[in-house]
Amino acid sequence: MPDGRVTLYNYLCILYMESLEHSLSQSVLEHLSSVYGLSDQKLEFQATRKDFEGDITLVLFPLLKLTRQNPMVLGEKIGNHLVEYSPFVSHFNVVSGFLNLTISDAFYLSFLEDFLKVKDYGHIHADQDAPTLMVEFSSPNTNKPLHLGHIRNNLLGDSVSKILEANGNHVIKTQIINDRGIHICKSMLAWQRFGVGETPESSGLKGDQLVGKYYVLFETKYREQVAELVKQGSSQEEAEKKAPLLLEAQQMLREWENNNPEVRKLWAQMNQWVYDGFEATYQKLGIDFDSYYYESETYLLGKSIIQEGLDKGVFYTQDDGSVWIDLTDEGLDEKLLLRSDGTAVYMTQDIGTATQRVVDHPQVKGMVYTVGNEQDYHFKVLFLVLQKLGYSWADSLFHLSYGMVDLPSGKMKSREGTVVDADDLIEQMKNTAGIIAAEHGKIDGLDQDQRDELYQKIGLGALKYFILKVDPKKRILFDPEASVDFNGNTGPFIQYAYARIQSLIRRVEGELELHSDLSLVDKEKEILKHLSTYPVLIKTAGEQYSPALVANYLFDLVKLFNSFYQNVSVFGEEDQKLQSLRLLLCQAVANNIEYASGLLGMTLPDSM
RNA sequence: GGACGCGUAGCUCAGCUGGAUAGAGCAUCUGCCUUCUAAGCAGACGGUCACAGGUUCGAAUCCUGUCGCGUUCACCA
Repeated sequence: MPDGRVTLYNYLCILYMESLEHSLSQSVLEHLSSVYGLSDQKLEFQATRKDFEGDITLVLFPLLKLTRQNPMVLGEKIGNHLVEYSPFVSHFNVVSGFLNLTISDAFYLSFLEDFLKVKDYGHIHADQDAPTLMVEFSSPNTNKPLHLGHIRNNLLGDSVSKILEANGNHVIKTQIINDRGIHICKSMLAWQRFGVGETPESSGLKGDQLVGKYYVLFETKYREQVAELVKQGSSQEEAEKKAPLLLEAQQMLREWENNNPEVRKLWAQMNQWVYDGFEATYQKLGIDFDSYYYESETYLLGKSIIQEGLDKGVFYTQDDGSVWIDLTDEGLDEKLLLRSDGTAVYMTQDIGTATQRVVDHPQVKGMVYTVGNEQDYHFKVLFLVLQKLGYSWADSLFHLSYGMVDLPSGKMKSREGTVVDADDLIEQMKNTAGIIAAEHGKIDGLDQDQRDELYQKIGLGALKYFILKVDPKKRILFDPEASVDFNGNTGPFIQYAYARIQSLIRRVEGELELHSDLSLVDKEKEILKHLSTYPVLIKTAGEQYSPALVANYLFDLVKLFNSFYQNVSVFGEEDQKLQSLRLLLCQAVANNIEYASGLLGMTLPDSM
């Protein structure tokens, strides 16, 4: 069956597949089998190119050898058969090896009727027996605020969660918070040393920003100490190792591990500040989580699983007592799972966390990890290990790997201060939205609160769309100076189209009725064809974990709509039937923009 | 060096389970606000799909090799 084709150019194969009760395919196959004795032949349908007449095209080339016919004859035969037996094929033509079929207007109209009737058309509602998936994303460190890289991570994870839900899964959104380790101690130490008494309340800073400030301060002071030591004759390397501040931070980490109550208390306090700060950022992004895992609670997990693996003979022990897995058969290396002193490594912890999650949520059938592509290798190993341990859910693990977000100046480096802060960026997008709206004079009659709300929607819409429209695995070049465009292939472009439709619909009085005897113009057909591909879009986006597909679909839809809208007067039409049709079409487009935008986490203003 | 990913218009990106003349947005240029919101529409300009082979009726798409960019190969996380 044709499947997975979601571009504008391939919508029709889906149209026929999803909606025609006796599909063209079947009809063609009947013909082929009765005349040529072929069965189970795979048929290749595609959307008809604009330059040719027709809606959907059957590619004849693959059938030529099998039927020993020339394309012209075969095309004529199949075409005639379809016109005779399929109620939706009105006529056809054959050009070289392509059979172009024209679908009747009645089919499109009945599709429109269906589309309007169903809420979230194309989405599958998860029933009780539906599978449950966990999606992990965000997963920040607790020593500094979220930055642009986290934004990509969060938006991807959130959107993929929504796409998986639309595919009929239950989704549990979760994260693993890196709340322990030397980096946390650095912030704690700097605060203790240089800022005791300062709190988010007293400083007016968000908690994460406050803690981040001390992390940076630590680095600054530490650099100073290193420089001083070098001046006194130490080598750079030596100095970096024995700078007093670093030694103190390491000491603090040991005390943390030994459960020193004071250190633990400070740690809990500062982490809480950070969590409050993160929460505010998530809220602004419109993102939330269903569960949280903390490294401080999971980093000891996994050791018992290692023993289990040893018993099963999946792992092996070296002379020094360290535990390994041999993945050379899979084309990878040997990988350490437990240190010789018996302590856990990163991998051990991830194995533990994964199994713990299934213990906590026994219904989980699979997991998605939203983590940057620098960890591709790590996850390849992790998944193999879990599979070799024989867990039933281990075959449904997916690493949602994404490329870095680069700045024009290169990589983001926190030490060099070239990080784009998430809160700043959101604020900046909002301001830009305000400036542009003011330029267009579209803020008259709105009070301050309404303006803020509108700018928030537009600014965030621009940001989300900008990030999500790019294939996750590709790197993104982000220029904060040029900011994000609001014209063309952007979030505001989508939002604007939606707002215009809402404005149209506000003028409608009474019920609209769809008449089945109307004939459609090309633009209307184009739009309906596009809408008809939505169910397969959802399916494919789910299979590929790709919000980018949804974004591109949306953009194509809005372009089609604008072209229609600009060239047809909805209310200027005398004919009531035609007017109703056009308004209903607008309504359908608006509905679909809502569904698809929802999958990207983009909210839509009713006017802008 | 091994592994993985990427390379399509000046820029940012679609298209990739092989199909007709490779598509958008931005930028540049030409038109369109006296009927529904011009954050819009219509059009022009712009290509050796990194390069070279191979597979076949047909390759941006699949295979092999080369080049360029990136990531990764710790008893770090």
